[in-house]
Amino acid sequence: MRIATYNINGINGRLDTLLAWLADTQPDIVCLQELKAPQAKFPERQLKEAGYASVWHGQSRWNGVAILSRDSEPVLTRRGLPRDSHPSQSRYIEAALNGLLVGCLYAPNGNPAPGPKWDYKLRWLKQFTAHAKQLLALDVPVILAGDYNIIPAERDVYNPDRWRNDALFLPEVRKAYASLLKQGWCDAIATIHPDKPVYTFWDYLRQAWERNAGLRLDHLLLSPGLAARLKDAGVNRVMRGRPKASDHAPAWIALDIK
DNA sequence: ATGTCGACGTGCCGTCGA
Repeated sequence: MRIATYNINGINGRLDTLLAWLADTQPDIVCLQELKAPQAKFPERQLKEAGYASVWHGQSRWNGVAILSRDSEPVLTRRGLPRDSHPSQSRYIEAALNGLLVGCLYAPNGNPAPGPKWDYKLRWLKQFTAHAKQLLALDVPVILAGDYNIIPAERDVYNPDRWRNDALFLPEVRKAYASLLKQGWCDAIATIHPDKPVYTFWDYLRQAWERNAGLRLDHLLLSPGLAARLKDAGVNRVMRGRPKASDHAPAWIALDIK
């Protein structure tokens, strides 16, 4: 079984790109972020014709998350985090499918720091971490995939000093990520690629893609039972090089599950 | 500070968030 996460940065503006990627790679489960589409403008029909059933949490202009499934209908278990301080921001959706519980997240960017957006990011990560702990306590296979807007470590950024004071890399968010892993989650990409940098994002600015000035922001965290079934992981870098690409590339894992 | 995207409504450019 293959599971991917992709910050699409506008699902309607990039629908052809998304459909071509789905046809090429045929993931079983897909988590999408930054739909930038209101609930009613999600392309449910086109995805269905491509073989994918969807649940989604839309929002006009910003944010928005979705879970797609190739072989089954996802059963929605949650939209939004418990005790969400900004419930109008669509940043979390969760569904049961194929015997898994899948959480798809789009964490706040948090810039500029300090400021209200930074405060919101820390609050959101705290709520997310509390929810993650509850999911682990269920003792079922869980995957938490999405755009965490966190650079976990120095090796996950082309030039750490350039990002030292950025909300993606400040010590508080790295600590939040470390505390998540400490609960028992497995960072799939870091586990399969412990040494080399594996970027998932290249800024549109300053020719970041051409310089390979990348960041690792998109993560797939596995509960312990699933981690034991992790076979492979990677990033579809080619997607970032295409015309009109999202600034993120899809990240994927392969699990030894039928 | 830089300067590039997509989406939307203040509509076919200006503004916002990233």
